[in-house]
Order: sequence, then C-alpha cells, then structure tokens
Amino acid sequence: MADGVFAALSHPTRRAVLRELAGRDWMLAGDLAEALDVAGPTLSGHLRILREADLVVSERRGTTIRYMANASVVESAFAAFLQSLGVGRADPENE
Amino acid sequence: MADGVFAALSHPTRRAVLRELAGRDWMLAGDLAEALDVAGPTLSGHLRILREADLVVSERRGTTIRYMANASVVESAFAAFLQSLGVGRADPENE
DNA sequence: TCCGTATTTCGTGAAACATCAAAATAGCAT
DNA sequence: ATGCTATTTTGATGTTTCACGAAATACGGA
Repeated sequence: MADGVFAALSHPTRRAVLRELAGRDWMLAGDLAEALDVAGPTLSGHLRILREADLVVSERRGTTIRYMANASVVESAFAAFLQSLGVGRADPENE
Repeated sequence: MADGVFAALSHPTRRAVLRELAGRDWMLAGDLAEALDVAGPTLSGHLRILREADLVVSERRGTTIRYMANASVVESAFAAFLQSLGVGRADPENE
C-alpha cells in the first residue's frame, strides 16, 4: 500500500509536482508541464504514477484536466513507515 | 540532499532493511541477508545505497561488518519534504 | 461535422537498476 | 604463509524506468 507511494516519491520531478501543487488548490496539467519544464507526455506519465499512488487527484474541466495534491496520503505513508521503524508517535490522535 | 534518501527508500528490500534494523542496535550483514532472504551480493548493494544516503552506519568488527539504522535521517528528510509541501508544522515548538 | 486545444497513449531508444554467481578483499587464527 | 569466514566488488543478464515525438483521444465551439 505504501509501496506505490515510495516508488512515486523516488523521482525528483514527481516530488516537484507535489511541491508545485502545494498551496494552490488546483493546477492544469499543461501549466504544470510548463512550470516544471518537461514535455507533456513526460509529465503525463509522472501524473499517472502519482494518481495511481493516490498522491494527486485529477478532474476534467472542459477540455483541460486539473490536478490537486493529496498531501494527507504522504503524511500517513510517512507516519506508517516511521511507526514501523519504532519512531512513530504512540498517539495518532492529535490536531 | 533528500534526493538520495527518497531513492534509497524506493526499494522494498531497502525499507525492509531499515525495519529489520529498527529496535536492535546493530546487526551483521550476513544475518540481515539471511533474515531478508536475499543473496549476499544483493544485500551488499542495497546496503551501499543506504550507506551513501546516510540511512545506515556500518562498522567493521573483526571479520564481520555490522550495521545500524539512522532513523533520524529518515525523520528529517520526511519533515523537510512535508514542510516543502506546506504540511509541516509552522511552529516546531509545540507537542 | 469539422476544427483547435489539451491531454494521454503508444512506440522506441537510452540509461539505470536488480539479481546472483564467481572472484576479489579483509581480517583473524594457526 | 596458509586457511577459513564474512563481506564486497565485478561481470553478465534480464528487467524496469525515463524521456520525447507522433499519433490517438476528449472536449467544446463554430
């Protein structure tokens, strides 16, 4: 379950996608490709991997497709892994 | 700086190494290979990647080499990435 | 329907990665 | 030095990943 998350996070461009998406609510695939300076097909592949890992959510808006990050998935994958390392917080109920 | 950490964490066997190392202080390379059921050379390669990412520390003890996990590196890499996502705690002085 | 824009899928070549056996290295003991 | 054990390096091989152009698909508008 966390397998896909860590695989997705292993590529610098995919981490950059998540950073680019952070803060703003949505961003168009084309704008992402331009901001990160990668070709459309290249970004599309990265977005597919991120989507399959549930790290981003996509939504078609007319002829465009917009993406939003799913930071909570990153958080819980990190928390689970740290916990398996014995580093996790004992009480998961804060916030 | 976190680049190597995320690349290292992308492989299931390398995450398993860190989990196996968690808790115990040190573990011999050979015992790790047996516990994880991978051939010696295979594990040695994974250990090299973990070492270069500073995720494990090695120390020669006579004819054996023992390894210890460096969980704090995982923690800080995760914290830094979450912060770059705007998810990090704004004030690190509450608990 | 036909056109234009946005995005994804397909195909391909290059580069990186993973595995393991065999050979090399390191240390300790005799 | 010789031998023994533990680990790493090397080399060969198969698999996966990455990047991008070209083609396909999806949508909305004229």
